[in-house]
Formats: sequence, structure tokens, C-alpha cells
Amino acid sequence: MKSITIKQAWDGGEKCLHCSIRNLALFSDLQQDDFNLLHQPINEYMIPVGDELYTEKDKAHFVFTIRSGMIKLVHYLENGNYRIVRLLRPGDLAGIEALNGSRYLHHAIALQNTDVCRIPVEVIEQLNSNTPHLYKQLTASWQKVQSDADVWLVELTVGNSRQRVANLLLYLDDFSEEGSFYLPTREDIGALLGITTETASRIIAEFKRLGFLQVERQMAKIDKSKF
Amino acid sequence: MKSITIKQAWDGGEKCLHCSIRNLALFSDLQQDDFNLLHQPINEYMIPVGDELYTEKDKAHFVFTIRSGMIKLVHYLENGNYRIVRLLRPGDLAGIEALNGSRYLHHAIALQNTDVCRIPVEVIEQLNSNTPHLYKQLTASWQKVQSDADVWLVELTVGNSRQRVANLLLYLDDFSEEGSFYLPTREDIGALLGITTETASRIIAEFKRLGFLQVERQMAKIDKSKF
DNA sequence: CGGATCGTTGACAGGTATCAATGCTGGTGG
DNA sequence: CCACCAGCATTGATACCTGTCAACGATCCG
Repeated sequence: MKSITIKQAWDGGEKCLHCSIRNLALFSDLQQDDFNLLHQPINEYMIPVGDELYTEKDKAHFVFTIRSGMIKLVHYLENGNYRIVRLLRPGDLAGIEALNGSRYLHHAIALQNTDVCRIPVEVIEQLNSNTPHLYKQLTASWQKVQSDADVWLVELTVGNSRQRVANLLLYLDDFSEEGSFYLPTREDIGALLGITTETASRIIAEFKRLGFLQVERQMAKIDKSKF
Repeated sequence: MKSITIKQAWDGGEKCLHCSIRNLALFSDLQQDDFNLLHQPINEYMIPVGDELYTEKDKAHFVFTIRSGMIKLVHYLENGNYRIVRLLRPGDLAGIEALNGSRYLHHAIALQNTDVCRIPVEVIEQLNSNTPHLYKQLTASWQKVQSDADVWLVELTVGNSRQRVANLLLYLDDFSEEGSFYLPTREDIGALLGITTETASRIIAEFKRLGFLQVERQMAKIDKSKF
């Protein structure tokens, strides 16, 4: 965690209660009273582009909720190569493996400036033993992990490079309702899809030439009618 | 569930208490008393090769523990193609997504004759609200799903076909301590690795010629020193 | 302005899909 | 018991796709 910027900290769950993404997040089912059970601070951080939220080496003491931005979960191979195994968007949980007391399973790196809430494991355990309202959300989160992983596998590792890039663009487009979405670097696209940087670049360039894709800065729009 | 063979049914958890794979399974932390909470039968079935344990269409009422054999979880694509997204071996859970009351996420098909225990969702929910001993195992199961999915992604979708087949053989070899393991059909190997049946066949044949691999019936041995 | 990083493009070799034909094997019925 | 069949495995030929190595362009930032 190089240069994490702390934005806020508080003792109760007052802010959580009125959180703008609460309906997406872990605490959506909690009742007013449940928030009084929070005895450890939940902090909000901004992770700048390229910084790590956590790494595989870190002892896992916290679960994170993504409030805005995007996080990549990276698995490094022995040979120095790496593969991006998942992308996390607002409402997703990062590091739920912390609930098992183990270490984190990935390197979590910000693709954009990303706001997160850092929830101590003890808070979740305490809530779990004192209110029944969290359990369901946790189960749902685990299931989302499973189903995301499957979609990932099926959509992004099947077919030739062109199909995979197209599927990735559609997937990224789903992330954002504003019509444009963050386009990762060609190297990251390669790591996402298991192809080389050059192949990723060629295909993105081709899509731009054909008018399927417009890119400005790092933001992209696609013309879905042409897919 | 075409021709599922029922082997046993019982009311209490007597058999679970003395189950030979209990240390691998969901109930490993349960105490003697906890088993008295089981008020619905847990049945044991044998699923013959090729039969379905469940499909995506099925309402998810049960979680299954694999006692022996092997199950493939299959995700079908719209175009009729399919991809195997995970293999389940003894001790693994199938269909934990049932705990969310949803439908199953995959087709679960037996690759070998497979013994399973069928646990009603209600049993798990009841245990969860009456004893604290199950929660940890459930969390561990969810985490295993996540970590298996990542290993799968990293080991079996990276590199060229030869490397992937080699990794798959090593992965399958881990399944069985008896020195030999079940070798899937070439078509299934293709669906596991995202390559064509022909490519899978060519590489398996090459490994056999080179002496890396011996196959008898559907059982295989590998010479790890040559990998 | 200069350097660093990222993106694009070309040439070529090697890998993979595709289409097609042929071998192999286990199971079935005569 | 044997012949036959269906399904699976193997192999070949070819076109296409992708990785690799290399060069150059674009953009950002100090």
C-alpha cells in the first residue's frame, strides 16, 4: 500500500447507513440497530492508479468494498508473466478470502483512481454472530465470485482473439451506464485475455478503423450495433 | 437426473458422523450433538458415467458432497459449444449456489461412476442457525471454489496447447494418489482447455509416443520426471 | 525539448483450427 | 463365438491465426 489516501474514518456505522452504494454492498440488509454493533472504524480510502490495495504476501485483515473506479486482481506466474483473473467494479467485494484468516489470493491493483471502504474482518465476524442479516449477503457475495469467475472463463477464454476482445469490450461496457468506459492498456488487455500485447493492439486498432470503437484518452465507446 | 441409483437413506446423521471422508467434507467440524439437529434425510446416490447430477434448469434444493469419482461442471454457450469450467473430486461440494435459493449455475455430469451425498438446503440452514460449527466450513468451501477457479484460469488457459495439456495431466495426477488417474475423452480435454478435439488428440498421442504418458483403458500414468 | 512509456505496424515462423479420411475398440445381436 | 456398428481416437493437408522480434509513431510529463 504505497500512497493510499485516507479520506474519512468514523466509529459507528453512521456513514454506512447512508452510503450511496449501500444497496450494492455488503451491508444492504442490515437494520438500523445492527450498525450500533460496529465497534471498529471502517475507513474510506482513495487508491491512485497503479497502486496496490493488497498483495499476496499481505496477511488478510480486511475486506474492501469498491465504491468507485476499478481494481484488477492479478495472479503472477513463476516465470514472471502474469494473468488478470478478475476485474472488480463498484459494489464488488475485494479480499473476502480474509474471512478465512489466510493471506490474500491475489495482487489487487487500481486501474483507475478507486475509492474503497476498508472493513476489518473482526467487524464482519462480530456482525455475523450478533445479527442474522449479514449472512445472506456474504453468501451472495461468494456466489457472485463463483459466477463471475465462470462468466470470465466462458466469455474471455473461448474463441479467437477477435472474439475475445469483442467480448471484453462488451463486458467493460456493462460496467458503466454512462455510455463510455475505461479501456485498459494493451498490455492489460493481453493479460486479461491470455494473448500478447501486440495482438491486443492490432485488434483494438482494427476495431477503431472499422468504427466499432471510439477511444478518447482512456475512455472508450462501442457501437454495439456493429458487433 | 436420469438413472440415479439410490444406495442408502437415513434420518439422523449417524452415517455422516462416521463417514470415511468426513474430514474432507462439509461436516468435519460438527460435534456429536450437532448431528441430532438433522431432521431431513441425507441420501447417498451413485451417478453412472454420463448422467447428470443436476442441470442449469433445475431449481436448486440440494448441495452434494462428492464421495468418489469425478464430476464435470459444464457451461453451455448459445452456439451449442460448451466449456468445462471445473472438475470436482472427492471431498468437493457441488451446487453450493443452492444456498442462495437460486437455480444451479452449471450442468453437473459424471465423468466416472460417482458416489455423492445429497444434502437438502434446509439441513444446512438449520445447522447454520443452531450451531456455529458449520459456518467456517462453508466459508472455506466458498473460498476453495474461488481459489480453484483461479488456479484453473491460470494453469489451464495460459500458454500453448502442449503446455496446457501437460498442466492438465499434472492437475489430474494430483487427483489420485494411486499413481494412475482417469483420462477424459479428447473432446472433454478440448472443452477443458479451450482447444479442439483434434489438437487434444494430437498432443496426447505425441505424449504417449514420447513415453511421457501411458494409457490403459481410461486410466493414465505420467512420468513426471519427463515433464 | 528530451526521454520514457505506450501504441501501432510489418515480416516471418510456428501453432492451431478446419475438413476429411482412416484406424481402433467395446458392445450388441445373430 | 463372431461380425458388425457406433463412437472415439488418430492422422494428414491446408489455410488461417497468433507469437515473436523489430522498428517506428504518439503521447505524456518533467
